[in-house]
Amino acid sequence: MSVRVRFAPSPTGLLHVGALRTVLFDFLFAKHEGGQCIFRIEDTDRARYNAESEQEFVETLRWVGIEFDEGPHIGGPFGPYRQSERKEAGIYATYIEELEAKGHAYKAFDTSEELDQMREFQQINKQQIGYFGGDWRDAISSEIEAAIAAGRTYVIRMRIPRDRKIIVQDAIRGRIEFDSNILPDPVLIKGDGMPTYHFAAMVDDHLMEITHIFRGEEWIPTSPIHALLFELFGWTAPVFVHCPVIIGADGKKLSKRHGATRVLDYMAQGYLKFALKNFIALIGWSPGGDVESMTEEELISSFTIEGLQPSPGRFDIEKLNWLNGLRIRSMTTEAVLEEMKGLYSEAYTKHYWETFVDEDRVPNQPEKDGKKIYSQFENLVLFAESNRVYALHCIKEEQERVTNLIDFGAACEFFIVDEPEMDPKAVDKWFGQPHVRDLFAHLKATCGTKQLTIEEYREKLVEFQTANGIEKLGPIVHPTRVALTGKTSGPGLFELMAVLGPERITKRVDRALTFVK
RNA sequence: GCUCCGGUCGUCUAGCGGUUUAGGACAUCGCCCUUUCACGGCGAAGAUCGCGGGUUCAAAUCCCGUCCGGAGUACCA
Repeated sequence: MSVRVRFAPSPTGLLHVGALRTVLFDFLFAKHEGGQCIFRIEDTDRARYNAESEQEFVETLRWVGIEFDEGPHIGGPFGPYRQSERKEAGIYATYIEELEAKGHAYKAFDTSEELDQMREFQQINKQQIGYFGGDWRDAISSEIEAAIAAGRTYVIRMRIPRDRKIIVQDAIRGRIEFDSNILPDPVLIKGDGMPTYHFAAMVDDHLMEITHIFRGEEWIPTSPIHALLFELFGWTAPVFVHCPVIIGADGKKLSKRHGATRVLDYMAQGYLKFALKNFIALIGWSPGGDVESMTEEELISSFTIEGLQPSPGRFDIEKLNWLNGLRIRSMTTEAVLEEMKGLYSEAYTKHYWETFVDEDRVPNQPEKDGKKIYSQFENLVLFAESNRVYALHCIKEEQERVTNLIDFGAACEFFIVDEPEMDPKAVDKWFGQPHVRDLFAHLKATCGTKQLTIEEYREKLVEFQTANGIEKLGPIVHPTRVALTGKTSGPGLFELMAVLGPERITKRVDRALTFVK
């Protein structure tokens, strides 16, 4: 039988990195096994339902490049793929009836006040907390009929068999054993007629012929309910794969405090989807050897459940940065430009940066200005529209020293702007030397007339150096760099001069002269 | 409280009873490259494998206990 996995989020909010990791595993596993990946919406909770959420999922998954074989947005032979729609179609009703008829489920008419009281009583008396039968598990039919006749609302609970072991086979951890006596009778159908996760997800997984359930480890405690459901229905259970959680750098559950948790935020920050996926896959999974930087194909071909780790993993942004930089450096400059254009075309990028607040700024570093970062990036992309060849040269020079797509904006700014910002410290440090005026004159005369090669630019500067008896090239190179770029760091001087060309060099040297005291 | 899960360098991990003086990667530090910042190369430091017992000729690897961390304990998923 072919492998079928599903990603079944509840549309209550944004798509976070933890959920991305789960889909990624679904996706990689399905691809590796040549199976199908199904997308299903678990919208059985009316109170927490968020209409925009499904769109967020679809959009994020589209960006990240995870495609499904079936789902609400593309259809498929096992539809509908939204549980609310499946409920309307009467799918759950027939199965709950079957369970009731077999005696594995029963109606319970307790009010929420009664349940609260019950828990309070249990707590005070140090009893096992939970619904283990109450008044209804063993109620006689006349009582039930009377309650129905009285119009009382009810839930349908599962009648957990007592005094036995329930075994759950977890693909990562192996056999997990539970005592059925500590399992309260879970609600299967709520008072509003909606199924709970326990019921809907398992019925759907069976109906959709799901073979492996990848989900977070927070589901382990309720997994005996799920395993039991399959048993009581007489269905063969899928393999449960409980993935460890992703935690923040401080060891706590990943939350907004740790910076971005929303996947789209990483896109907006200029991370490449391939690097993100590579990185995310490595949290809780390992191919077994020493390889870390992998292409998508390598990820797919080496993905196995055996490589999954049982312990929680931390989200280490430094490693993501490394992977991202590595990926950027490995791409052709044309491909980098394409990625930047793609990022620019995403509406969320602008929104992210314009509302950006630098919450965890690095000490001794200026606060990050989101609007400025975005406008520098935008300028570059727009500039590239009309000056593609020149822009490509600029990007190529910065490709070695940038970690994010968005960083190209600030890094390349001096290339494309007429009057780059002059770093006052740099000016102070290098423009005070006695030879700078002569140097700038020499620069204009030798480098400002026609396009030279990288080596020729070097020769011109060396020429000045020997003529003036200066020992090292540094005192020549540094002022020139500041004059041309306004900064003390950046690409190789001669390479950068070759990109700028004579006209820009002349203009910039002229302007630099106004800074010389 | 109860139940379940987890525990190898700061971090991600390799390891599946002997080839282990526990390997790799990120981060850190140093050196080299070099006109700067990076990149790249080389190297250093960093884990008595949570702790304590046991099994065994031999344990990070198997068993038991213990501690710590986490999750669940909803008509949420």
